[in-house]
Parts: sequence; structure tokens; C-alpha cells
Amino acid sequence: MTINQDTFTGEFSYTIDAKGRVNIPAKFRQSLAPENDNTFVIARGMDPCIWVYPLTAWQIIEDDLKDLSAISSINRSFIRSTVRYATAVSYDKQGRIILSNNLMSYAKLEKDAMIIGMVNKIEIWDPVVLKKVDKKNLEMDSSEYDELANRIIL
Amino acid sequence: MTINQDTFTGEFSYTIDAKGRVNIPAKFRQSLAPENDNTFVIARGMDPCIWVYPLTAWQIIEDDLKDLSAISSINRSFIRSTVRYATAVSYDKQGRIILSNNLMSYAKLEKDAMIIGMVNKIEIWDPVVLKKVDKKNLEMDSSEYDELANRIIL
DNA sequence: ATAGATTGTGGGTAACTGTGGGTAATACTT
DNA sequence: AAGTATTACCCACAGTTACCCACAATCTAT
Repeated sequence: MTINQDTFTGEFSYTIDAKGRVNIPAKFRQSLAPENDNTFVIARGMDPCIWVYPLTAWQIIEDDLKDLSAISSINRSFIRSTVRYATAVSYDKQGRIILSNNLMSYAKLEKDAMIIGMVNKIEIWDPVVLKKVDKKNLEMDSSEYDELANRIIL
Repeated sequence: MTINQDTFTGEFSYTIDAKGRVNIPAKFRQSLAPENDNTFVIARGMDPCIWVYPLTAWQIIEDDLKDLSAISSINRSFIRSTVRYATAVSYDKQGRIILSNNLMSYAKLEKDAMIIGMVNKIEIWDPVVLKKVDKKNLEMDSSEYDELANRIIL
């Protein structure tokens, strides 16, 4: 059962094979809208992970980039760095996509991968890196975090 | 007789079987609005228990999460920690849902489960953990508790 | 009190999913 | 142009999941 089209939740553990292929969780494939044509766009995440967008969502991001002049230079440089390594990838009959070497080494991915639904996109993490970042976040965020929780969680 | 749609009250005791299935109390199933399509979303509770939302209630949370900008790292980690363990689950012909291993170990669930109506959502507790938390709350909260009671008329 | 329906619990089976590898087609190099 | 490397597509299999049926206990109604 999927929640919404192009909406992803949950955490899954997969392995990357010798050819650099990872499975996209069946649940995510099912919630991908048909217009996307079995295609995602992989890009550099702002955290040390790979971001995976549905094709059509990525197209909207690209359109927004055209209005970039209005935005600060900091945002421009961040957008440049995330967009730069973006690649469209379709999954094969078994539901796998191929990760580029660039992105794999950026996210320090090797054999194991944690795939996390982030509502409008998907993240692919190396388990060790993820654990580290989790720990760091636990130590840092709490007050703003609580404020968010009060606003959003019922 | 149900009180309101998508509103849950009362406490029930159930067993989790070898496949990780628990029954949703018939009373709760009956008060679940038809738009939910026999589907709940299970997620990590703020206490060591599982939170169970009606699908449509969860969709509202998701929509709010979509509006958070990914540029802020706090937003990102908040989204990640909220959505990560969230899974949509429909109940089967016998009225059972399947709990993920992740959530079961988070809530220390094994064989027995207490299912508690929390008005807009449902909580699933391990009986032992629940008893402990109840006891701790009794010792601590009394002043805040009174203050709440003054605001909400019973 | 009894019959019928409903509810909670257990198990079986067929379809699907994740993972590995193979082969043909394409691109690259010299 | 021929050989080599890379990519795209196909097949196979084991483990898991989703779905179905069964039954005992409880509740409802006459």
C-alpha cells in the first residue's frame, strides 16, 4: 500500500553489487508516478549521501534554477554543487538503478546501502556514514527540533 | 457504537504472532473513516512505543514536511528522523497489520502488546515498558499535569 | 438457552522481491 | 579495422511477503 504518488517513506537496507547496481525498494517503485517512465535523477545530496528524485520532480527543480538571479550567491553555489553531478537513471527489470562512480565516492558507498524515503525524494547512504551523522544530529539540534515537532506532529 | 470518525479511545491487550502481526481492535477499525482504505501509518512514537495514524491524518503531516526547505540541515534531519520508520500498512481480512522489525525493536515489542487509543492516533506498547513509563510519570509530572487539567475541561 | 455472527489467533501456499551472474550490443583505443 | 572494455538487457534462484483458509472463543439476538 502506498501513501501518495511520488512520495517516499521508510528505511531499507540493500547491497550494491559489483556493477554498481542498487535496488530501489519495490514500495518506492510502486509509488513512482507513471509519467516518470521508471526514471529517477540521482544527484549529490547536501549531506554526504545521494539524493534521488522522481524525474518530473527534478524537472521542476531545473525550472526553478532559471529564476536563480533573484537568489543569493550562497544558494547559487550550493545549487551548482548539487546539480552538477545529476544523472537520469532508469531502473532495469529487477528494479535496480546504476550509481555513478562520482556519486558513490562522494557518499562513500561501497557494498551496503541504506535507502531512506524523505517524502519528496530518496536518500542513499552508506550505513557507517549514516550512523555517524545520526549521532551528531542527536547531540546538536534539540530546541529547534522540538519546535518543529510541535508544529508538525500531531 | 463509535464516537467520532478517526477517533480512538480505550485500552486493549493483544498478542503479536510469529510473523509480526497484531490485531487492530475491531472498535478502532470501525471508527476508521472509509477514505483511509483500511490503512494506517505506523511510525516511531516520541515515547518508546509505536504510533499508528489513520492514513489521511498522516498525509497531512507529510504535506507539512514537504514544505520544509531542504537547505536547512535541521529540517533535513527532522524529516529523516520522522519519516524514516514510517510505513503504510493495511489490515488483512482478519483485521491485523504487520509491524516492521525496526519499530518492534524500538518499542521493545515481542509477544504481548497493549493497544491504546489516543484520540487522534493509536499507541502500541510492550506491557512491561508501559508499566515502567506509567510509574515514572506518576512520580514526576503532577504539577504540569494539574496545569494541563486546568486548561482542558474533562 | 441456543443459534448465528463476529473476533482473535494460527498456519499454508503462491506470487513477488532482492541478488547474482551471463550474453549480446555498443563504444573506445590503438 | 580489429581487439578490448563498457554498457544494456536477459535469465535464474532463494528468501520473503501477501493473501487465503481454518478454528476456537466471544459476543448478539431471539
